[in-house]
Amino acid sequence: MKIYNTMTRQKEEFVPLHPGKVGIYACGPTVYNFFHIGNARPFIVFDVLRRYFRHLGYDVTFVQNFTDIDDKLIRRANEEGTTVPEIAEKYIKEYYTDAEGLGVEKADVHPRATEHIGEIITMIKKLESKGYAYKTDNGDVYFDTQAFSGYGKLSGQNLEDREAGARIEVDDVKKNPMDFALWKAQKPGEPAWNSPWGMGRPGWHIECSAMSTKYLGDTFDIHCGGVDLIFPHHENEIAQSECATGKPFARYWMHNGHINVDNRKMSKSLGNFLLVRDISKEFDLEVVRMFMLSAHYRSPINYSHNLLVQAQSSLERLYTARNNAIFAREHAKEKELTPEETAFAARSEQAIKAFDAAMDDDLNTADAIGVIFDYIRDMNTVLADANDASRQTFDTALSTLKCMTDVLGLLRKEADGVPDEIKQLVEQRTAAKKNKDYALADEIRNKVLAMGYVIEDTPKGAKVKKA
RNA sequence: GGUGCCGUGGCCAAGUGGUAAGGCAAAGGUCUGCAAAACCUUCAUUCCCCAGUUCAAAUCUGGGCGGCACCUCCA
Repeated sequence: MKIYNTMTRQKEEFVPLHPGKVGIYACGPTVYNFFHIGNARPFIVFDVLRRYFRHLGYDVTFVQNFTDIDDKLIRRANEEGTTVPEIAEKYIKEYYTDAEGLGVEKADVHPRATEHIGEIITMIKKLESKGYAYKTDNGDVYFDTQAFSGYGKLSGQNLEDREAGARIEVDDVKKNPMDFALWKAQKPGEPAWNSPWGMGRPGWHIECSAMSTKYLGDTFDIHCGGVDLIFPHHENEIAQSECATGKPFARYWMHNGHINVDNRKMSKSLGNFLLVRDISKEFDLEVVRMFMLSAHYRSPINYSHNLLVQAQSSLERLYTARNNAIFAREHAKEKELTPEETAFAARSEQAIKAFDAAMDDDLNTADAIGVIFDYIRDMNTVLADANDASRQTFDTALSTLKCMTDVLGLLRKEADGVPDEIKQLVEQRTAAKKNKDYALADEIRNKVLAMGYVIEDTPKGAKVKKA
């Protein structure tokens, strides 16, 4: 599989550090609020990455942190008149709710910063003893960017150009404007932990270095996150980790593009922050997943209500195809395959190959979805033409479809069972139709519709599904 | 000022040298008691513009126009 590596700015063949295994670290949310549509993209995209590696037979270890101590949490706790741990607990719970709706699986490990203060302190001490960190008079500890010659290798920006930009605040406690905090001295009223430098809390970047190396090793396979994290967050992680361990850090860096809303960047000033929780009031969140995966993960995409409606229609086409195949399968019998069916089985294998080829190309989900649509057209045609196709053929169709949609995390919802009450009404309608009492038949159909179910006639009898 | 990305039909989007996938929307048709779904047909002689390289360019090079992102602990 080929992965676009931000470090080298090109697609590279993925070669795991340990054969058959892959370790992935994804920067997770700062849990001070419900997450927004922009946060959702990396969760979905890298969930697909994980699923695809599994599909390829890898043993995957997926780690995604929760940043549960930082300025935003402190501010939020003050606003709500509660504590930082309570805010964190609340929004971690809400994270799981929305992630579940989006079809994002739980990580193998969801480490929290506050549960790794010991590891963080150990790493900072190591940096200090090696001369990469210095303490200031007020009790802050900073990373000395001048001491690390590799600083800037991920973002491709050198220190001189950056300074010329003059957009960096002057902070005279630091030796260099680029230096960043590893440890922040406690301010009145803030949560703090004891450390060799006094009471305080970790800087933002150090937690990811400490937790990723703890769970995945000093050197691991893939580190991912949003493009905005390239600088400074990931650049800083590299500096901290490589200086502390003396070994290379992540081998591949993957970054997803941003989401604009109605062609504008989401920002607090524009007030166009879209929470996933709010979208879920109107759309099934699987629609959001479909929407995200219909474009390549590195491209910036635009969000609009209309695009979600389009994604919803696309998703429905997939569900309908699957439901029709399930219905047909129930009415099919085991028997010898016709030459047409054998050919279809061969095309099914080809479809998975084409799907994999698309995914192999740096997770080209848009192309992969195209393969799925091509396949369901084929499937639907077989369904329509071969009205006596064997049960095995429908099994082939359904398992092929499932194989592909599972990788994307789509079509997760199983068809619901139909209540007996509805089934009886459907039978009554069938009887009415047989007597050519169409008025009664339509009346029953409307009644069933009002109860939330749709009746569709097929050559094999009436089919019922939830509206 | 530095770094990087993008511009493909009404909407979305794949395609990075070999003659424009797919989805949504729209129109017509087949099937159906009617419907729904499905299927068939139509829907970019053309990929922002100009010049160049090449037998061949949406794809490479140069220039222009337009949009966007990061350089601010924002995914």
